[in-house]
Amino acid sequence: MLELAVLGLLEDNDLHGYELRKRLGELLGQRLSISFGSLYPALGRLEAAGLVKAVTSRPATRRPAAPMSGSLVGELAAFRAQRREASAGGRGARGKKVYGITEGGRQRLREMLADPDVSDDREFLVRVAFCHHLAPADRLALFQRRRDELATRAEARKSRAAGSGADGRVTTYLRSLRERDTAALEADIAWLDRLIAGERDGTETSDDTEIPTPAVAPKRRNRS
Amino acid sequence: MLELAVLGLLEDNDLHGYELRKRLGELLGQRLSISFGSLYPALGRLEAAGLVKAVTSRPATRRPAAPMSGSLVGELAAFRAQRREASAGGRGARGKKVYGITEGGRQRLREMLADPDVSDDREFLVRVAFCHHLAPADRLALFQRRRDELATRAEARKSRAAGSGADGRVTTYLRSLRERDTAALEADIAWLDRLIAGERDGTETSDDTEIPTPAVAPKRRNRS
DNA sequence: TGTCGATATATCGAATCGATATGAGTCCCC
DNA sequence: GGGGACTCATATCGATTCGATATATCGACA
Repeated sequence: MLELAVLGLLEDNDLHGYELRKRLGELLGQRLSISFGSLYPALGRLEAAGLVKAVTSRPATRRPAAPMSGSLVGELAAFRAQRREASAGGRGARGKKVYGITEGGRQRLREMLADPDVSDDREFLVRVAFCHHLAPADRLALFQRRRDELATRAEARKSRAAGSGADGRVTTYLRSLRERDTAALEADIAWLDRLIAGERDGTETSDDTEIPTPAVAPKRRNRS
Repeated sequence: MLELAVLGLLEDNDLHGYELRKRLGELLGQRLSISFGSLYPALGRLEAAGLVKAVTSRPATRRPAAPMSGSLVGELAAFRAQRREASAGGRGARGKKVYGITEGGRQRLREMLADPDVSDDREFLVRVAFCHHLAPADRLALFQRRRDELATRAEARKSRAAGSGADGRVTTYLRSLRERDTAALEADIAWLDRLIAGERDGTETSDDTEIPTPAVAPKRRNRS
């Protein structure tokens, strides 16, 4: 899960751990956010596997080129940072360690995105976040598989509710919990339906012509 | 988390692991269900701590007293099970190992329920499931703390969305993910509001007279 | 008879969590 | 110009949880 997320984020930008966590938190909401205790070891694993490497380049954060906003202090800090960077392996300002994706990492990312079975709950969300790398048909398939799975669960839920005539012993709170879960499930199904509808709209014609993930579109800039 | 859940479930019934998992899955939905790889070690810990112990008694499953529904096979199986039970420590039919809560376990349960800070997401749901053991005032406080926390998150979310004027770089999918999360958050807040309203209705008068968890109310039966 | 699917327990290695330590940079006020 | 509070940033530790897997029993059905 984490590896997919990290690779997906690094595909766009070189980033350091702290920033990775922030972005990930934004992707899938604070409730599902990951901890540093997972992230740093994961980065270590990825680096060891050669899917990612520490780069010295400037991290893609705010104001990459704002030459002088006053104070010499900042400049001095930058100088010190540079000196530090020279000595300690691949570290930028404020001790940052910026990672970039390698060619192997890109390949792995494509593999993971292509894999059809999504076990984890979080993983699905991460895949949605990066599904623009997928061919339209694959994307649609991803959404539909998920939708079916959730629908199955909702069905099972309903029949179970019907069958539990015996037991009794349901507090108001138990009932409330069940209602909440059902509502969440239905909301998610509706969400997927919207995504699926969006896919159909976007594709219109040009059906199943098997475009194998065109990687990077020409990408026009904002202004020349 | 798990320990709270297990103790809470055993407070009502003696149960074996498999059944515990099923009930827990029902409480907080399949998506948040726990795995056996967590459950059995947890049971072991609880047993080692003396909060729970393996009992030989009949598990509270379906048909506790349906003497003969045909087939001698069941009877034979029961006989064999009994023989097995005699030899292998505290095991019932089908290799089941039924657990019951101890006095220490009950005490610990009360402690855990009383603890005001809920870190985990799942934990909150578990606490709602067993909050009928709480004094009305504590219950209300629990709900309200949670509501406030979620409201804070929603707030943070909103302001972050406003502040990200720079960046750009939001795919349709990113936006969709954000919307989904926001909706889920709001749905949860609404749910809590309903719970809180329910509390207020239930209490009406008899405000803050500090009833310290009356344990078991007289509990009228359906029909004499 | 055998074999399939549900019930049931258990264990292993790996991933993840939550707490905590450490330290550099920034801000602000005295 | 120094000091305290706060954010940014990385890292590690022990404990929990996960997911996969192994094993065995039971009931049903052909």
